[in-house]
Amino acid sequence: MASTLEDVARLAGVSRSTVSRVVNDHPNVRSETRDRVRQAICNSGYQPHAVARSLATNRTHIIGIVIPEAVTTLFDDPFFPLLLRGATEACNMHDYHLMLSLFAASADQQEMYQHFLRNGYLDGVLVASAPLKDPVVPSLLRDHLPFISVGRHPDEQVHYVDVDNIGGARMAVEYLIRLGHRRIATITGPLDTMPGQDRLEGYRQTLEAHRVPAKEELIVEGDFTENSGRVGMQRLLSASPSAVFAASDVMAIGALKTLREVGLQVPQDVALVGFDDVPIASVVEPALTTVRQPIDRLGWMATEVLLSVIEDSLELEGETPTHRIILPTELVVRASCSSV
Amino acid sequence: MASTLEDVARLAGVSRSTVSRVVNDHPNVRSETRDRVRQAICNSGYQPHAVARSLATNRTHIIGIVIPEAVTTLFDDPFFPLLLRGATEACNMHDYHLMLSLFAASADQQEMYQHFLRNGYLDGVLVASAPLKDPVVPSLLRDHLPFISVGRHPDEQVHYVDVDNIGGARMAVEYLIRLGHRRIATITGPLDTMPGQDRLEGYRQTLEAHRVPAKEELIVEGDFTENSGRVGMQRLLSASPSAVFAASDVMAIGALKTLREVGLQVPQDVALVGFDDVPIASVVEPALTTVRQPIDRLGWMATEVLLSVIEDSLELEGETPTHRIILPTELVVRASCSSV
DNA sequence: TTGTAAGCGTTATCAT
DNA sequence: ATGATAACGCTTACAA
Repeated sequence: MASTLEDVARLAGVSRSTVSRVVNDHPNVRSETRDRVRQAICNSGYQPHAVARSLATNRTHIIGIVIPEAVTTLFDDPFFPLLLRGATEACNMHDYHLMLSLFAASADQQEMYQHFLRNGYLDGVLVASAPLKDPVVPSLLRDHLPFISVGRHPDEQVHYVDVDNIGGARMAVEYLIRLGHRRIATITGPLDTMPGQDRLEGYRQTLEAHRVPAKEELIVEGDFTENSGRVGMQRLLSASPSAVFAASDVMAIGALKTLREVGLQVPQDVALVGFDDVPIASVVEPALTTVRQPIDRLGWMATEVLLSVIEDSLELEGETPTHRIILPTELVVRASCSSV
Repeated sequence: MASTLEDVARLAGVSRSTVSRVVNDHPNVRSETRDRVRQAICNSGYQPHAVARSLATNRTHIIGIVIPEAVTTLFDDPFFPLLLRGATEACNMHDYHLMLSLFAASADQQEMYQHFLRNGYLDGVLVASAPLKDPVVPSLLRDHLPFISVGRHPDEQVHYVDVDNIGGARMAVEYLIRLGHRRIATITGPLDTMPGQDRLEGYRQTLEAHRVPAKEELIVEGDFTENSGRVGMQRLLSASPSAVFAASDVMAIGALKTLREVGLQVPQDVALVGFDDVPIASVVEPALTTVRQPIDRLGWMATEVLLSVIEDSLELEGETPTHRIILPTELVVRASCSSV
């Protein structure tokens, strides 16, 4: 059915090496021959067989992207599609393909990882928002499979790209302080994740910079869900903050509902800032002031870096420096904060 | 580095055929030998080389999923992640991998298609929400690559899985009629897409079934975007409908904003029904009555059918019947409709 | 500049 | 039950 190098060679009256050279744009082939071969390729509708090529070159031009199911579950959040969009864009540019893997946090997760990561198809892997303790990173290091983490990672050897969570949180709290707030509370993300930690860190840094003592009763831990925003706000009530920085929009909306229930007005009684800038943020009443992150650029950048790491891993065996890239975030001012 | 069949064979003192048999669970191998080989496999940490295997078997266990960029752009809509979630779940169950492709509607789109579809890596393809006129379907038919369409397709030979758009629209309009409405308008989806057509068809069928004449001034075409909902509603205003069926939640929200601007109350002055049940639908004021579709099941089902089509394409060369599956939709009643 | 031939790591057919 | 051996379609020294 499908024609092979051999067929084309016969058609053009040359050897298959020559055809291979033409296909791969090798310089050393007479232009007359080249034309003849090109013609034959056209006539036969030849398409190189990627699998065979991979076997010979030991390169597939496929990268994997693994995303823990948990992230996918936040369907209010376009994080996932935006990330993929950026990643595919970069892949298209470099003639790479993207293999997708979502994992349910189940017992056989570990086995799945292995199955996916060492399936022999992958030139490299993009690991998105893995929890800090996730076994996938050590596993990849052990296998010497080129990979990059989307999200900061403490390990010295791990390449990563991330958005500036600390800076974003800083901007948010900074903004509240500029509005005159001093009793600023925060509902944090899960503190076993990097974004959770970083957004809290930004909060702390800003208070410190302005010599506002960080009171522990103004800090409650959430887990990025709406419900954790609700209960977080409930627990915060007794500390009567004048402003709340929620580490995610979804939690901010939870907090908003709690505030409404107890008859407090946003922004008049309590100012509210979120993080992420999900679509709902602009729809909710009042529209939410929040921190926007360039997710698609994150996916794009991560892929670009991964591909360069893959190239490097072929060229020089020596250790290349670890790539660590932080993309800027942006404060989006809407209606959920007023000055004190 | 990585060990091969050959290595294992040497370790176990057998030929590589035997090792291959053990790996593939062939029956004809003495259990003693089998154990010895198993041991050797363990010791060497052998992992079969998927690419080599594919070359030999002409099967990759990879399926592609192509999604036009347009769909991805609707980031308010978790269609895309939900579909992928269903698809990956099915893939995981059957030891298949999923290769992703998003396309910008650009000039080189056609070329990209080819690059992705005939790259030789794919055992089959899942085509999601391609526009009716999209060249990808004819292209796949020509190449004899097994594929399934997510979304109804008129071609006799095309396997598809879809949600019941007609039935969903019927339920919505039926509900409005039961509430006593007679002047029911609709803002349709783009009429060059199947969901656009089908949701309009459901609207028409229901009116007819209840002998309510379908007035053309009560029908305006939208394109699923919020803005088209806004302007659609504006044009509808002069026809003063008592109820509006918008073919998507996002358009319904656009319509809602228009109604608010002209001082009409939902549901008191105008009842409003959407379609999709996106997250925003339950957040908006008033919460939107809408039609829910089982997107993740859609992705799951489509994958299951595709895999069976792939199997069939190997077994019998004869034409198998075309698979056509419609998954039920569900009316979600919230606060945006009241009786007339 | 072009051709020959040896891999790449499997599977599968055929003897034994 | 096991072992040679020929594919699978391509790349890539090495020869010519």
